[in-house]
Amino acid sequence: MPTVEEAVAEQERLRPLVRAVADPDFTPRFVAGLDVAYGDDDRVVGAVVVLDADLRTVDEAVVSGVAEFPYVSGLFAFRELPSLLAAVKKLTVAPDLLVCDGQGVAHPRRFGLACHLGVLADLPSIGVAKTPMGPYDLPGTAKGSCTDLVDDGEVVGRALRTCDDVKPVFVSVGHRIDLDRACAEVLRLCRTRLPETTRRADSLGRRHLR
DNA sequence: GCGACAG
DNA sequence: ATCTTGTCGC
Repeated sequence: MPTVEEAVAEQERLRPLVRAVADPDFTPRFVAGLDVAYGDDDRVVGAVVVLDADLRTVDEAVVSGVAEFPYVSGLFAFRELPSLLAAVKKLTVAPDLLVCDGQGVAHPRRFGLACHLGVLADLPSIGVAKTPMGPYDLPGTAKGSCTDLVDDGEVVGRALRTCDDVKPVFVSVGHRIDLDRACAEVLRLCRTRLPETTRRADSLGRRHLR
């Protein structure tokens, strides 16, 4: 495993590969949700589910292992990426979009987990975080309301209300997609505060912990 | 020195 | 992340 310094250098090296634009023909049919569940003593289970246009689960994969990197804010990917990438590779149904549990470019070095996963898997990806990494303005209370996440004068994501009167989620581009499409996908996937993709990946991971 | 800090 | 059931409300 890399040291903290090496991990930061790796992020800077890969960051230029991020594309915040979708392919002209981008129309996701199969969307994947990814999450990692934690057990005792650094045991981890990377879980991924694939949903079709009707939000039916059409594929699942899990990979259990041991966390090789500590939790360090800003270097989250080095903890969760190995098991998640391995799980994605086990899928039978190829996803058109990865929905990650964490930040994309809304990150101090513009290279959160969603970017890292998108670049390494060479797939469109978005980050949906439950907590922002910086300050933000609260959006209106209606589903679909949003405010821009601004960092250093740049719009890096959006605080998005996914249901009426629930706490917003924090959406940012991971790779090969734009922010408008990213938010539209999140809204399409939400029946409750969090996208169905992450909810199902979360329960799949927990289930596999035993 | 104290608090914050994706999961 | 995790420790944790039922319960009140829409």
